Amino acid sequence: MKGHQTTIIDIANALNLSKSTVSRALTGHPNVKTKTREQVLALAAQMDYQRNQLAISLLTSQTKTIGIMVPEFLSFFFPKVIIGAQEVLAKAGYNVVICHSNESYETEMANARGLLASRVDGLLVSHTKETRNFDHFRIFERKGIPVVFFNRICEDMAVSKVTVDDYQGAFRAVEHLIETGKRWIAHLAGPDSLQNSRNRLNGYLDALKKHDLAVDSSLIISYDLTLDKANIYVNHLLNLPQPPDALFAINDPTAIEALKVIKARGLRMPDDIAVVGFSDDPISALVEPGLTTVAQPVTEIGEQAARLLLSQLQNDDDRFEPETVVLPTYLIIRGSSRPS
Amino acid sequence: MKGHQTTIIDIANALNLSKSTVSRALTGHPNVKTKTREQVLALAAQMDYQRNQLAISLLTSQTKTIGIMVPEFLSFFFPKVIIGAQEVLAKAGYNVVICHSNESYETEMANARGLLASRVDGLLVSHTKETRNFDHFRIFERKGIPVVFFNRICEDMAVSKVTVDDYQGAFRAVEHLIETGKRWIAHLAGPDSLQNSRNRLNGYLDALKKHDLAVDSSLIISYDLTLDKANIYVNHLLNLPQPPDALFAINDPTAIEALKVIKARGLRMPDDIAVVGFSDDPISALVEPGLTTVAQPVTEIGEQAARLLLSQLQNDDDRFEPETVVLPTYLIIRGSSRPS
DNA sequence: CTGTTAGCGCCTTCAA
DNA sequence: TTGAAGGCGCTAACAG
Repeated sequence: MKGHQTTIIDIANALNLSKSTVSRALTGHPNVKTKTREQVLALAAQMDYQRNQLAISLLTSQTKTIGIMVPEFLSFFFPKVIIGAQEVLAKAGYNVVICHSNESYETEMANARGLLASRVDGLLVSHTKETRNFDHFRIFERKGIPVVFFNRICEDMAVSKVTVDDYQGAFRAVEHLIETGKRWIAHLAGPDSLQNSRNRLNGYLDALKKHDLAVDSSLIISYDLTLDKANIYVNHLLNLPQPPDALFAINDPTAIEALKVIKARGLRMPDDIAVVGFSDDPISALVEPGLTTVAQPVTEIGEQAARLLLSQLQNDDDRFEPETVVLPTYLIIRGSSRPS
Repeated sequence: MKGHQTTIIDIANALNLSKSTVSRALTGHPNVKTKTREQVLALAAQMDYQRNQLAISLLTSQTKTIGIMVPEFLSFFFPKVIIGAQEVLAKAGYNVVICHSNESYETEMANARGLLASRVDGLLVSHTKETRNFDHFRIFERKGIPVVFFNRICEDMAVSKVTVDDYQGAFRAVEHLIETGKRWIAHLAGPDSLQNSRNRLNGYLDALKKHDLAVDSSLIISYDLTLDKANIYVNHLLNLPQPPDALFAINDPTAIEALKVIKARGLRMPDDIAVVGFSDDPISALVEPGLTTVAQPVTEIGEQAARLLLSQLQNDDDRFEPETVVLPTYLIIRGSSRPS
């Protein structure tokens, strides 16, 4: 029962027309007799005709679909970015295809290969934490397929990028902790491979420096973002001879893992230890105490990235200038750090 | 700078071969001189050659990609299902394309049209809450493209389906509330268009009946799953002359919204009112009190759906028998209902 | 207004 | 071992 897909030829034969006429009728070309068009349209509907996008794409070498590559989508962040991007792209007549690498460099490369093979018109990318070699994205560049990075960006590629001001967000978060009287602030950092985790680390360091606080390397732990590790490191920090009086975490899941450990130990927040996260995950407002966090305009990241891609898609011949958009962050203070 | 994509003809010309030979060398056909093959392979790599999947698909009329359609992916559920499906599909050599309808029937139809046009080999679907007409999926069926429904299924289509035992899960949840002494149990139900919300409602009703408790229609509210509505309805229930002593919510986000309202009113859980959700969203373990919930094997839903699709994809000629898999659920008791 | 022709990039007979 | 030719489904000239 392998269904034969009806083609314009089937319709043409049935109506004793040439396939060109059928094609014209279907695409709304003006030069077709009204009656002919009606006949074609009627039969097409009746036969479940669907234009084969594959053939059209082969012909026009544009697929009208954009690929979005994300490293994970279990936390709210990437789904929300995608929703923003999808909205803008849909308005411009593009379909969206999402590929999920699960933080695996291998899968990311496979996905890139797949998207290249299926000839997407453009690419929105946030790479995995394992990705250090970007050749699989450079191929797109070389073929003239626009690529826009967001959130996790590749500094070495001359393409458009959308990020938030990670440095400033981190700086503000740590300064806030200092203002509430904290002096021995730990930082659970992300992997060094991610530019945003480096920026957040720098924000942390500079905030300390600005307020003449010593930087103690034993208080800075860089880790791979897997939550069981977070648990171990938080425990490690709390077991230190002089445990930190505050913790700035690379992201909200990490911070929430810290909350769990802290509560399990019967410590009080923020008196014994204050905690700040990054992203304003919806969970942050739900946990107890509420989590202080650096919010970022998530949907807007997707929208901006989509717009940059679109503008690049439009201006074909003109010389293209890569653009970098940096969106602002702002601190949301909740119970985990608000002085009582 | 519109990049010309290198084709086998480019390689053929450069090497003074015919495109057939190049094709054979590239696909690993045995009848090619080793030296020729090496030359072709070397040049292909050097020229960034990528086979055009479009052309191949046009030829073989199979794209080796599966479309997955989900109504939303902000909560953990659908992403996790997708991860499960993707794993199984990837092992079988299929790429995955995700389409997100944002609970919009229009978008769902547009996505279906897109996937049909790009000739996916199969479809995994969970429809929107607005979907009452399934013609856009029937077209796939008629064309011999296998469709498998999961989570939100269409009863009227004779295709494979994967669900969990919603009825039993709901029944067990409500019975648990009764066992802890609750007698006046409200149900915040989902829209009637969703089969699983109907099943959960039935489980609720039958549990009451089994224990000879009256069913009071004022305690049953069916709503559209938008959280601000949940807030309104929970307040409404608590303002009743005789407010409920327990609430069974259609899903965890709803239940958590209820927790917020209940806590804001200074009511105690579970003494004043107990709450049970559905799905075991990771947030459920983090809120205070912890949320009692009906857990379901989320990843397995995706895996099973993928397997059903694959088996259908494999047996081409044979008569196909649609299969329905119902996965078990189990109750996780936490503070929101555990008697103190 | 409609038909004919020529490809888009690739694989697959069929010949040589 | 290689080349030539045909065709997947469609659109876009170019003729009538």
